[in-house]
Amino acid sequence: MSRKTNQVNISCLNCQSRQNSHFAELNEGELHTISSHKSCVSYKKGQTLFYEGTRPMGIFCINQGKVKVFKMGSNGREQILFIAQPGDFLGYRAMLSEEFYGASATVIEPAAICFIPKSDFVSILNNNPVFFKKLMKAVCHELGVMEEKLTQISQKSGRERLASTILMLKETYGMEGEGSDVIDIALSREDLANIVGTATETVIRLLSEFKSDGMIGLEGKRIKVLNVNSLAHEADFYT
Amino acid sequence: MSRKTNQVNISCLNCQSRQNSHFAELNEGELHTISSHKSCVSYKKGQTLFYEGTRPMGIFCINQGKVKVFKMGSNGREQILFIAQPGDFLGYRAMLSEEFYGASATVIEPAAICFIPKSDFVSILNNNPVFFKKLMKAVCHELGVMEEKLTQISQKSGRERLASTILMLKETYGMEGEGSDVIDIALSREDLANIVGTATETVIRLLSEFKSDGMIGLEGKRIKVLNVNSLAHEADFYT
DNA sequence: TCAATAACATGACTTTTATCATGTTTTTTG
DNA sequence: CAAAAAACATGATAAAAGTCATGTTATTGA
Repeated sequence: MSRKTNQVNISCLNCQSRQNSHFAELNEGELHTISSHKSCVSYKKGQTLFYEGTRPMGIFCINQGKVKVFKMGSNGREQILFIAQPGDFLGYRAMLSEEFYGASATVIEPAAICFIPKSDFVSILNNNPVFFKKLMKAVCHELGVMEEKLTQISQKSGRERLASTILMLKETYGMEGEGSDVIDIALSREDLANIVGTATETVIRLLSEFKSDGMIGLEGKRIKVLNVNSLAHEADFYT
Repeated sequence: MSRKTNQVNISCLNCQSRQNSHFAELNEGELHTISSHKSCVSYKKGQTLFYEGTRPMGIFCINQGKVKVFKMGSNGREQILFIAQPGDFLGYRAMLSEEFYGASATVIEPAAICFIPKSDFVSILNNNPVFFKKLMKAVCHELGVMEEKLTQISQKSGRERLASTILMLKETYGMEGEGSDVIDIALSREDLANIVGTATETVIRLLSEFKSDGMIGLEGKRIKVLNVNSLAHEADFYT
């Protein structure tokens, strides 16, 4: 871990990503307090923000880039729980439940990420009930999403899950411009497999099938969605 | 649904299950408010408290009995998310995220369950920050548990998951008395399969194997744990 | 730049798990 | 209590998915 991390200067007050963040609720004074206590760092692909099993000291707020949050299984394979984007908080779940991190977080696209010390974050929570409620609402929603994922991974085939993952990625990262539905995230086949919950080879094979069926196009790591309807059909049923 | 539901009279103030509940935090006044507004009903096995996709009107607090919380998959199979016991709250997750229920809840052992209207529950949340924080902590913990389950179901074999489920059930429902480690919950093979996330026949076969390997004993629906160590070994590795 | 490494791809094979069929036992209920 | 229904059990088979092997294509870094 001898890579250099570069300090960058980002103010919460004019942060582009704040609109998509839970911090959208805060007033100027609160934003100023956070801004003056946080530290912001730029990360390269592959750098890790925190490791499963360690103690949270604060929260990470993503300004730029993408981060995978994953648990390591005993077989050495990662299960990716979600991909965090600009505006997302990371690590607050473990902090609030006063537990060690239950997952690790690693940058998958070059990122700028701010770290807010626990004490500052907690004091805002204590003094701003509206913010606290919004966060509670978000955690409850997240729990519902996770329950849905659990059910899907338990009951659907790999084929169905890949189709539904591609549609989900399109919803989140799809660029509608110029008539092309290219998904704007460079996931390795392995990472994609670790989202879907299957072996890398299986995902590669399924992608080839989807391509030859005309449902998707493949341009390196970028996936282009060509037929939403048939993908949706694959995602729902399969026989 | 023409079964009769029977009103029963349970006061929060001398509720046996309150010690295991989030309501352990509340003061006498708050308990009295809840007590006077709630309604308590006894349920038979098979009765449903709420259905996935409907709107939550309050929370359920279990006084007696056991309830399975599950999502129905498109194949008609249930995925059981957890089994609620006396002291557990049900339905507060969807209420706080202001969404429809993401799962259904059905009684699996005769139960007495209180219903607290949304407005009363919310007003306590608003007036008691300590209670709110405890609940937040609990939801965050739940989210961590769900992420762990997701990883297990994605990465472990059915055999490993069944072994680990049996150990978990023993932790939660095990009676240590009289030298016998009988698990005190009457789960059908189907329900067990829907916890583990596998076909019913597969669970039946695996149970037979575990039995002939001397790891468990089977007395009807009751499972007796005979060898914790080898079960733990099955749960961790497998080859 | 080019060698080394990692990622991608595909075939062959094995293991795991689901599904279907059928019979037995247990539980429910009229 | 006895018939009906549900749950349990086991075998045979098929489908899904993992693993291993090997070759190709991209990427990375000295």
